[in-house]
Amino acid sequence: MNAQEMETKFNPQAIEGDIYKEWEGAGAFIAHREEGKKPFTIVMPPPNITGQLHMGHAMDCTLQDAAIRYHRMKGDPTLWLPGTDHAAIATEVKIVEAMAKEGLTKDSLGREGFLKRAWQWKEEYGGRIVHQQRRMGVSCDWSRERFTMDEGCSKAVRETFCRLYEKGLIYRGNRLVNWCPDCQSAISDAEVEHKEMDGNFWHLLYPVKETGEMLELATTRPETMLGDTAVAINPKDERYAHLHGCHVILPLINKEIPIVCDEHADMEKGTGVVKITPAHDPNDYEVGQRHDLPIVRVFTYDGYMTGAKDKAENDELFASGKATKNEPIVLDCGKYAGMTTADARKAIVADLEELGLLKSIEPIKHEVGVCYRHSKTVIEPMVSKQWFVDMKPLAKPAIEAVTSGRTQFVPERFSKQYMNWMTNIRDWCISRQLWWGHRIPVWYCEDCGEMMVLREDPCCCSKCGSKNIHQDEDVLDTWFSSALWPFSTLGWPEQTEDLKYFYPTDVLVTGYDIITFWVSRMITMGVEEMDVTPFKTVLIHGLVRDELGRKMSKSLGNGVDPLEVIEEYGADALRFSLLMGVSPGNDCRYSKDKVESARNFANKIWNASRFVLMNVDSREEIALDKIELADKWILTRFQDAVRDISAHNEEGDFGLAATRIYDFAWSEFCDWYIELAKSRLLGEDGESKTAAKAVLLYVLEGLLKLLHPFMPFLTEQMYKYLPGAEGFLMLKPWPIAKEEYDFQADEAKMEGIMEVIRTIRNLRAEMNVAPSKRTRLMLVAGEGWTETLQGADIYFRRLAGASESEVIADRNSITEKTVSAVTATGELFIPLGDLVDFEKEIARLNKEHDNLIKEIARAEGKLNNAGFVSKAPAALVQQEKDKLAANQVKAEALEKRIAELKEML
RNA sequence: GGGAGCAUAGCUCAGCUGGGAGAGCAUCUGCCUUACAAGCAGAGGGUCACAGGUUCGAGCCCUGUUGUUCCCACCA
Repeated sequence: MNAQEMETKFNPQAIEGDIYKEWEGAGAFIAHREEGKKPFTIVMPPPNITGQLHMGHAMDCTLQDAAIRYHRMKGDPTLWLPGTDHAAIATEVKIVEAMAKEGLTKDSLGREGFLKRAWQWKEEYGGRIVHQQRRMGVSCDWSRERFTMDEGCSKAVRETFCRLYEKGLIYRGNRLVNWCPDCQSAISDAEVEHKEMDGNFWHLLYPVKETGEMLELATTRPETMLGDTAVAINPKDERYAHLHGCHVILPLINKEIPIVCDEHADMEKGTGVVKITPAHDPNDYEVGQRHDLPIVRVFTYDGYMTGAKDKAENDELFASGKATKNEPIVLDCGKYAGMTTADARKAIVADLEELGLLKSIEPIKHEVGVCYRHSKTVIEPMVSKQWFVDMKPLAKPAIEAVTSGRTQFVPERFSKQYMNWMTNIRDWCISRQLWWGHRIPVWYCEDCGEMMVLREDPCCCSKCGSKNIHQDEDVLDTWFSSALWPFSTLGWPEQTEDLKYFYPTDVLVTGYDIITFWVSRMITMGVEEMDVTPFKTVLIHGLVRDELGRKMSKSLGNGVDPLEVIEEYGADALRFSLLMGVSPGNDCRYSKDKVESARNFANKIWNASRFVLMNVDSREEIALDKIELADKWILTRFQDAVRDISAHNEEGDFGLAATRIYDFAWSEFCDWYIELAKSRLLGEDGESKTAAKAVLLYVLEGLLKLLHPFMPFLTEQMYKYLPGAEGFLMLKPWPIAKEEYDFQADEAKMEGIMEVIRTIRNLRAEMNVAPSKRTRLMLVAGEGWTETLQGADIYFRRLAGASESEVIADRNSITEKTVSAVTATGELFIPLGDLVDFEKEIARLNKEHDNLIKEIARAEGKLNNAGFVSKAPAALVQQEKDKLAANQVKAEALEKRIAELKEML
């Protein structure tokens, strides 16, 4: 590519698509097992097929791709395994919504028809996600792409279910679960969110049968009262000691229920009396179990009050003998039957008031459980028959995996969230009353009642041989299959080569919002099934918020589509904006400003490369005996950058790594080295020119490598243009810091020259010297600086507006009117003739002098402090001494100069 | 009720195991200096929330306070 033909602006749209195709076409993303070498593995958190990628995904895959590309360049056999998640409830809800627009319902389609549609949905949306990921530039191994409901993953799910069942860790039973009336399904504890809502305490009066007194109690859910099967008091509560063994008459339905003594009744709260509704409250359920109370259900599963029909069905169940332990009894709610629970609440409260049994209403704010999918749907606790995983025995080794450090959270603080969840773990309700998902592998015989938990579909009952069998209607919680993801995707339960080689994985990159949902369950299942924790590091990132710091959400309409950003600014800019300056685990805000700034950086790299290409047309080795001060400086700075960036990458701190490379590339390479090199490239000295060219190419190429994990497209494209480039940059070895390129003494000399240049620019700006006006420069070298300053003449001319520079031995030889300054290298003088106003100059130098005096005082104070001198590290003390000495020299020079100027007045 | 995070320049945020406060954007000044105006050179701007403590030395460690965000928890 001829650099002259390159556009002056980087146009990502022109290259990104092609480059991705080239990479993929060449199989550059495919992982290869290399025996004897330690692999680096990441399994991608599978995005839900519910829709499209959002900014959170963009960040998630950018971080993973950065890690993957870094390790691939380091030479590790690198696997990044992609895939998507069927997302049972979430997807089913979406499909049902879409169907509703066509006037279709689940029932009208039937189970098979519905599933057919769901698979079509999967094809469409799964494909869309994969397309978006490609646009982001993800370098994952598409040949190993998986889906949570593909054959292999389904097999793993079934195997796990059966194993856990056989170990007695999965059971079925009537338990109190969180019921979402909108999903029409049970959901797990993890899926319940708590929201503060306005509510009331309704203070009710229940008459005591034996004494006729009124017992006052409070409830936030009066509509559950029809299902009350007791009233509880604390056994130690003396106020109610006389009521032990008595009963109350449940108002409205005039039912006699016992007063029970239970610790659950808190004497401090309210009146110390609490109504007990075992079917619809977790605590009450427990109390009910302790006192063997009947469980009376008064809500239907779709959110209405139960009626005669519900009761009849329930009665039939009991009559047929199929009712199992803790099967709730259904009440016919009479006049309330068929009302929504909300309407029933109003009606019941009104009726109680009429009877004089509503003592008072006390408004309160309280936390109410809502479904995390339907954020406004209030969860109704219900007793129903579900499948559960007994988590306690499983949690123990999973906790140990983290306490032992075999799995580490980064940042560490997130392990607390994990431990908190795991140490208070409760049984996991895994059955869902849905159609889209892994069907529970359990069959029931209609004839003999046998229950079969099987790896293969049965033809008939294993006990009586009857063909009259049916499979459990429910499917599994979507997180059940997600929990197996790190090994099901590698082929488990088969002992595949991939599984043996790539498991356990190295890093899991995910947001802190799914530590309980997902991370905890993967560790649990990984330890249970594989005996080895599924990943060594859990790298946690935060949420991407909008410009105002709000969560991006559908309802707010503040979501930003990554694809649109890519269209406008390019994938590299989006990626970089999601990395730079973001610290691990912290939320960040998306902003157009940041993307623009990243786009500008990409453009900077494009142009820096263009500059190098315009001047360098062949690849030459750097000749260590021919390079100059500026070369040594940038080489040293580059080695430093390599060390820092590699270290940050190792720690997963890509925010710091990105910032570091931004600063190196822009401030050091572009602003200084390229500018320094120009004078040599345009000059006559052939040797100097050759050295500069070799160094330019070397540093640029190194820079492209360091930047590649963050801006893969741009860097790959620029690499192609470099003379002598072969193959893909993405497969080139990661730079290694070379000791022979460390020139610390020369680095300090160069910094001295840079200080002089900055000082001159500063002076000229302050004195309003027209940029086009060239001025002479006279330098009085400090000790040891003469040669360095003499050699810097071309730099002063090029970068400091000097017409010529001269290192003079005797400052008294200066006869013109000059402005001056003191630097670490000595004193400098610029003759500015009539521009110089001695009084202003004196004032300026005095200000400078004052600052120095302050500095000197500070250093002296420190050095006079016995504690500092004796306890601080020796190097630091020496550093202070050096600074003090240097400042004293500067101050003296300034004093002398000020005195001179005063004389000239 | 338990736990965690955050509080640093006008805005958004960095700041590694304690050793003289940084970036981007914004503002001001001057420049099309032939890689880049998506740029260059310069400037201004901070009691690092508050109060104590540890230390020779604290943005960083400890205690408390205030504000804010989040997670967990059965408050009738």
